[in-house]
Amino acid sequence: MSSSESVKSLTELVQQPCPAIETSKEGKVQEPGDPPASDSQPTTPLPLSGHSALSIQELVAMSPELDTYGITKRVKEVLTDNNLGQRLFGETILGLTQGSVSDLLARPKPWHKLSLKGREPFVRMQLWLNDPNNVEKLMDMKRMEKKAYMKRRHSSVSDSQPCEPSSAGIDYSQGASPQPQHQLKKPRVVLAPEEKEALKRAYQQKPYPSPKTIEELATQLNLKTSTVINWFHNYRSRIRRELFIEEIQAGSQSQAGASDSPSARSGRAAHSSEGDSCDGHFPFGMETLAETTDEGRPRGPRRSSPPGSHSSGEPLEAPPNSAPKEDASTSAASTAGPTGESPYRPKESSEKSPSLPSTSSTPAGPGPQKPPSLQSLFSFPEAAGSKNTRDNTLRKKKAANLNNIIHRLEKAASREEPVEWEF
DNA sequence: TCCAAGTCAATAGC
DNA sequence: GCTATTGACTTGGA
Repeated sequence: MSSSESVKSLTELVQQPCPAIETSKEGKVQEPGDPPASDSQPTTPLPLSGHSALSIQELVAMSPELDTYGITKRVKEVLTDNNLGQRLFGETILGLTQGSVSDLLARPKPWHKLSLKGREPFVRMQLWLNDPNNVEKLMDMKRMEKKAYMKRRHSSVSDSQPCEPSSAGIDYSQGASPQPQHQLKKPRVVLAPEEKEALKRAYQQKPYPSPKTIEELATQLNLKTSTVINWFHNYRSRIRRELFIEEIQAGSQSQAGASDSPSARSGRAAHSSEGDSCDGHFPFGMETLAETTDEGRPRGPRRSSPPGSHSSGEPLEAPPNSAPKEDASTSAASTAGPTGESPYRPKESSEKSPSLPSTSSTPAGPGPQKPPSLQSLFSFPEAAGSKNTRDNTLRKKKAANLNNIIHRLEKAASREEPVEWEF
């Protein structure tokens, strides 16, 4: 439902059947001969060519709530079905690098948690999906790219600059941009497993270590402090995303029974609620987790945490089953005690997203009626994927807390008043 | 100044 | 050759 509506409205906004590639003058799609002028700046791609960067931004701003999970799912399907790579898709359609695309597709953040900038790729994806011809075009580009590549390889001097759109990804490696070479690139730091372990352990104890702690860690591990700082930033942010996914999946699982396929597939009705609902609410789950730094400095809601939030309330306890993937084990071990400190801060909560889950064409509808999916979203089914009892207990607690929050949110939403997030 | 979000880009792994 | 991972960087808000 909402999906199609979103699509529709977006399309209408754009007023072009295929804004994505089609109109692109600057687009690389065009003539094979055209130097893909635009590639130099990946960030300003092109898809919506007819529109300036501003336009896309406006589009994003006006865009209805989109089901990011569903969109990425469909994009993944289309890409795999047509054997299209992330690089090509990313560089030509989204203006992002392969790594970013991979990340985006694998761990889409809920709409409500995205900033305008973060929503942009999803709007682009949605627009791209709107027109099936776009796939064909991308495939054409792929062919052309391949051709150009062969040409370069086999012809002594390639007469023309290959038009490949992704030239960005290729050209520079070809020495197209000679000068950057001169400055030695910093070798990439690769943390050893033990170092990571140590950092994770430190994280378990203090997700927000003080400068002093960071210093100590850096010394002990023989790393630069900036590396340690970066590591904490990255880890926090990645764990957060990991949780989004987990919640979304938990939601779709518990929902699976009801709807044919939890996935996004065509219908967004179902999942849109997954993603959406989750989005809107999830963040609030962390609200009670106030933190303190080493110094005891309140890590409080720095941003938009609800003013009156009772940060003191007993914390949600468990550090969100922290640790993405492999960490599970690690954290499991150390988790036992970690206590209190969670990487999450209330901040997330209201996060300039007054746009509650309610907003827009949310599937279940903003309104009064509670979308069942909402409730079930956090109701971690007993058996479902439960790894162990403790995990379950933890989940149950979280679910209870989240559901409680959701309940309040829904109540607030149904009042249709500007909501004051007070939790 | 600190942090989150978003991204790049090197690299590991298939 | 492609995707996933991840350290580093940029931007912007508070």
